[in-house]
Amino acid sequence: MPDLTLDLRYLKYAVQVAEAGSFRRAAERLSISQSTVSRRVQLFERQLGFSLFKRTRAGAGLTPEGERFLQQAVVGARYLRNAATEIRSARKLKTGLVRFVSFSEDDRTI
Amino acid sequence: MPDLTLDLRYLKYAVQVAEAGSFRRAAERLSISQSTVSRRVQLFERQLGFSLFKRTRAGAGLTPEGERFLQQAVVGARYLRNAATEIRSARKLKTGLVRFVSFSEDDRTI
DNA sequence: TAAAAATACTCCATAGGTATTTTAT
DNA sequence: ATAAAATACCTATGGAGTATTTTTA
Repeated sequence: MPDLTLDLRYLKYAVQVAEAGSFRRAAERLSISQSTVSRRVQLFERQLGFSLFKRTRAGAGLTPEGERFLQQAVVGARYLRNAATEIRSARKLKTGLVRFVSFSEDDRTI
Repeated sequence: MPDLTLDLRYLKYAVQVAEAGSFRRAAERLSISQSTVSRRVQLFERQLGFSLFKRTRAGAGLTPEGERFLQQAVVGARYLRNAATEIRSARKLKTGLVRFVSFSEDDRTI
């Protein structure tokens, strides 16, 4: 089992590529260079052991595996982020208020 | 809301400190230097906005908030890792085999 | 052949190590 | 007084940018 110390920045880049449908447009959205997105996603794919995107003239589209992976990974990432924000809010509120957090499986917001 | 692009390496270090009960011993387990663990966990805490550990003469123990955070975060991290390994196994098997993955909430294995 | 992705090269940020100082009983 | 954590300092790794080349329909 490879010691996948998965970098969430890469996941974020990949999600943007998926949404934008292109590396170039994802770079714009993220306000970073196209080359960076390209390299980071490549390394990410290499680390994962499978391709997330198929590159075409028009841009980039998710492979079926990429589709499945991102869907699940995003849920994990969000869970992770909620772990932190939940505690931060709890400290600030310092009340017994219960916070309900819900999200659907195919919302890709991290 | 700070753009918490949470580094899973830091989480891994924090988990080791929690289990080892000391920064020094966590460093040993991880085969990295004590100073690195110390700095990374400090930065992690600063990024999170709350302390994970209380430092004592004998080592380090989780704060109540640290305890809650790690428990949840680890679940998210594992979910994330499963997303990848699941697809890798699926490719290798290339059969209709269903893989059941289960884990309890307080197992801290990442 | 034209828009997109990939690479070469460079620079800079930050992760990590060793040595030392500070802290907490 | 002493074992542990924190810091100062330096080095190494790898993330990011610009310019250019390579791909793909």
